[in-house]
Amino acid sequence: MTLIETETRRAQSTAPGAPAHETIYKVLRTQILFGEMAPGQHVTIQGLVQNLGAGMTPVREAIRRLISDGALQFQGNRRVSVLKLARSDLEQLIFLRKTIETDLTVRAAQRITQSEIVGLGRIDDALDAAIAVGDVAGYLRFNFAFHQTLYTVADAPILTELTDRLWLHFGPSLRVFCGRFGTQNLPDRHKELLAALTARDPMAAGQAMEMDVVQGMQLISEMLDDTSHSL
Amino acid sequence: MTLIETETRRAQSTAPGAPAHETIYKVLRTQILFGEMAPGQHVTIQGLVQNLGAGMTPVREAIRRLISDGALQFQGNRRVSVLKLARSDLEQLIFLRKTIETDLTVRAAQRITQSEIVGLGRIDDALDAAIAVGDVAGYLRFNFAFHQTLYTVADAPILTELTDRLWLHFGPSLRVFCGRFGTQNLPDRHKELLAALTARDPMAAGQAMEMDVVQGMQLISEMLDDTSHSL
DNA sequence: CAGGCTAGAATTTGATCATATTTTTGGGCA
DNA sequence: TGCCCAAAAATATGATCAAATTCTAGCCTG
Repeated sequence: MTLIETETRRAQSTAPGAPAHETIYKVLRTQILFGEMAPGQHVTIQGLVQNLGAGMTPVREAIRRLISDGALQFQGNRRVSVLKLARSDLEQLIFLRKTIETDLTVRAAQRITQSEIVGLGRIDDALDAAIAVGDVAGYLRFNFAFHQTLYTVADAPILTELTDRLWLHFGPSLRVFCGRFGTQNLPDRHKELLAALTARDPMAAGQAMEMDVVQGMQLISEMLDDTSHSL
Repeated sequence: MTLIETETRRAQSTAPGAPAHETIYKVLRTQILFGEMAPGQHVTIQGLVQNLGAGMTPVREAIRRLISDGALQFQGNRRVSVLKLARSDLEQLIFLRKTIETDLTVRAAQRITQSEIVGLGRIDDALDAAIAVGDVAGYLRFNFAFHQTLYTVADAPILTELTDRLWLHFGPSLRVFCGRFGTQNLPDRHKELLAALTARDPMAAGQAMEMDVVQGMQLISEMLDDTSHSL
């Protein structure tokens, strides 16, 4: 069993009969999203071909998609690396996340069902547990799952996919933050959000999400200011 | 001289030494953006290989990027076609364009120079001329150039690239609209916008752009409602 | 004489293509 | 109508060529 098959199982929901380029894309995407690759780290086609035990063409296709997603950046001279956020990039990302995720939350709040709220609560419990024991990987995954699950309810695929793309941008940097400062100091407004959802108050839900997003991004922003040379 | 080389010259600014996959990407992107391919039209790898006189690998890479951009859509069974907008998609696109392009306009208005305003005016004159004679291709190109040029001034690359992606979504449908109803009925708020820029009034500029965007998208929206089966 | 800089060779990596394999489609036939 | 076969198209591989980086050795300068 090659590594690509092993990883496949881990990356959620990769159909067994899916084409290799799709599988490779999902594997890499998951790795980047959850910070398993460092910002600025070089990504070589040949390296992936060897690590994944795959051919060149599918690897190339996956890399092109990830560049288009903003997860990888093309370095000009044929070289590709994991996105390294700049200060000015983050400003724009904050604006986008604030606008879009707030809107998605309002939409979701208008149509979410009781059982879906319960499901969100369960994810949030797992999130709290991960924070409590300092499980960085768990934190990243459950936090993503929380947002992702809520946005799916909004039934706005273009906005949801765009959000996924935005998360790919800061995934690696967020991972660095957690590795450096732990998971304790991470603010989240999930409890307020859940309360607003239960109360069927879309505006309050939107506001809670806006706070959640802005505060989270603020932390990365401060880290970038501190160590703009090393990150 | 193969077709790919001929087209290359037409697609703006494709470096001569650029890799084939990059060139192919830009050619296809330009064709889609300006509606030279119909919504829903099938795109086959083999067909492009023959038309462009290129190899399969670079064509595949270009197609993957365009799918990721939302310009092409993957039909499930290995089949790819030009994006066919749905009613619900358009709603989300309007929201995104309104939000992002308004913001870009405000940013641009704060830093635009006099000579840049003059340049925009010249593009708008060419646009008016194209509308006057019913030159659809000219209209599409100059309208894009007008927005693109303004947004470049905003110095917000992530937002600008996102805007490009959004335009790719509705390019083919806008072209269908123009072919059906001509260029006469297309509203634009460019005159108000230029006046606001000259007056150094970012808020007024933003409002003019918001009107421009919403009114333009509204037309496509109405067309979709009328003929949702045929488009 | 030492240190740094540059030219060039070797190695690594990327780009492209030709080809083999698998899947889907669409028509013909029962 | 449903099934089967052929053609077409997509997927995937490995080979080949080209470009870029790195390493090394030699040279120049201080």
